[in-house]
Amino acid sequence: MDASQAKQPSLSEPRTQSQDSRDEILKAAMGLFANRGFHETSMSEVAREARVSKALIFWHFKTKEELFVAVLNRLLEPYFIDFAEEAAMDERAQIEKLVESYLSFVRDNASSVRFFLAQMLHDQRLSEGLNDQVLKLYSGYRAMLVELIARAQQKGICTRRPAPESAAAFLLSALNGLLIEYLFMGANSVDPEGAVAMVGEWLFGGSPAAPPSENGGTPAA
Amino acid sequence: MDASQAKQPSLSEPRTQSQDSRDEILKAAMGLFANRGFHETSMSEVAREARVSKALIFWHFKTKEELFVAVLNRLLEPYFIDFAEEAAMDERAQIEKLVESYLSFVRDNASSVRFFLAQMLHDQRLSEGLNDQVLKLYSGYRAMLVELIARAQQKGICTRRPAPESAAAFLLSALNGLLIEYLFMGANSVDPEGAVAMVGEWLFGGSPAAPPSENGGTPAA
DNA sequence: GTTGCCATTGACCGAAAGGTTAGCCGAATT
DNA sequence: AATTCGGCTAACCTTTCGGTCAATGGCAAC
Repeated sequence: MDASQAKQPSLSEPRTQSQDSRDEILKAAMGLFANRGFHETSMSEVAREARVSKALIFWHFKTKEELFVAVLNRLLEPYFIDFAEEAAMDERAQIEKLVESYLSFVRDNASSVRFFLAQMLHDQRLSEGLNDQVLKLYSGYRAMLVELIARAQQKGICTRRPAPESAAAFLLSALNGLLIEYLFMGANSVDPEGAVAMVGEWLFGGSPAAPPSENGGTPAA
Repeated sequence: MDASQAKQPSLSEPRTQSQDSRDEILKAAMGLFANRGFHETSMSEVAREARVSKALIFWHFKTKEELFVAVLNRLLEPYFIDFAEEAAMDERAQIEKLVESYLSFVRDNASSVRFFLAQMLHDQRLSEGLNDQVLKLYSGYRAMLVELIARAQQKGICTRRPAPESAAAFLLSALNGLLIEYLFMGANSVDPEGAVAMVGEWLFGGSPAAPPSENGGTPAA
């Protein structure tokens, strides 16, 4: 009944018939909602797509909205970025890896990222839970960045003076900007490697080349 | 009839009764579409809001879609950033001014920016024209940035090595990131001055503080 | 076998959607 | 005075919407 608490068949539960149809419905609704939106998707369509009677949907989910948030939650499940915080790497490499993760994540989940973004922009009421969860993800990511940058600054690896919080915020903004650019312009316009390099160069000195300070800096004048 | 070609009363045209009602309808539709979206706004609502019969709307606009694109175009009209390219300023100041313009533009037009973004993300078909126009604006802005950065690099003011195009692209991404951060977190989380400072420091040396490179361009050491 | 519950359905409902139609009104043209 | 025509409306039409309900098949417990 409770949408936010979809029971997962933890251990060899016999997986009732009902769960099957529920899944079928969720799957169908997911597809339809994701690329047509909430208001443009009718329950009859969902029913047809799931090869189930419309009444059954209302047996599983009290209202259309309830179905929708169930779909949101299910879509959100795989949403986390695994920060393989390999201790072997220095802070710079870790930060670059983090940036890379973000970008490849966006690339891999482009369509649902797009959907979520549109949904959050459009219908704040319907997607409160979504908002919260995305925010949580987001601030987790930000926290990691802040800490990494702080460590880098302490170690003296990092040339940038601003507070780690500010640097992280700006960096995140840049990433989000790349995200929307990607959503609108497609893959060809955004190259992750370039972005990573740019970030590296920004936070630390010139990327593969000379150290940041006095002489090394500017090659071609 | 043609929505993209709304006749403006260029010179003291007597402003017929019909134009008045058309305007009233557009105004009402603008408000409703903007903060409820296309599919969640009904023609009856528009009619009520404009204090006009529903049939009249269909007399002015063949379909709901036509009304919508007319609204889009009208909303888009005031959309341009005036780049007061004051020759007196050096490139750094100009760039910073450009960044500032962008941010204050977003701040001033937050709600319709949000609407446009949601619309473009959600319903690409309905907003093709919108897409084009925004893209035009966008690439104009980018071009200005590219040129300014190029000039700054030639003059040696600018420490950054990457191609002006890359730098501008990254900078624009950062701005877009700030935009979406602003849309989601509200005004308190984004401070334009900080962003401008960060940009300045990124492209040129540390702004009021220690310069990273030699000694040339940057003032206070 | 019957009872009772779970899962499922087709038929149905009122409301509201986008859109149409026939006709009214008032001012200009003849 | 009669005609025309742009602006406008009430009433209507069709379709589809989210949602309900009475009824049913299957299946485990008794």
